[in-house]
Amino acid sequence: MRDAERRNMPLFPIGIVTRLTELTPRQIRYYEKQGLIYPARTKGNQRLFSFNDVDRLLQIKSYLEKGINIAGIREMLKQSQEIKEARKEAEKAKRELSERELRRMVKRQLIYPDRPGKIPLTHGEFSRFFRH
DNA sequence: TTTCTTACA
DNA sequence: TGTAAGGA
Repeated sequence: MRDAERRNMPLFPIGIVTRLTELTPRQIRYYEKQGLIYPARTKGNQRLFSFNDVDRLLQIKSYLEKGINIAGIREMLKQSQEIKEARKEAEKAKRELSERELRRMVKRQLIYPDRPGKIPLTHGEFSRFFRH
């Protein structure tokens, strides 16, 4: 199991979260209503919070203590989310680039194999198998 | 027992 | 934001 999955597992009922964050259930429910968090629900409609939810609540709490209002916090969380996604995109682009580089390397290797006795393919022959 | 929603002296 | 009511 990956770390990201582990951190997003719905695990804690609100009572545990109140002790973890020292926020009241009232506050936690209010922040949810304000769109700051979105905990999962059980079949019985009870909230279940993940590690990420708890971290987010702690983040919200610290912002509140610094005098930032709900609207401001919503913006900050939204922006940090956007930054997160932008980073993800950048990583993806980077991986795709190395995929291309890898393909080029494989091409060269196939066209000019070091293996003795192997007859090199011409670029034209090779290209018929690797076009993109 | 715990949590849920709604509503307000 | 606290708290009461009434149900799950």
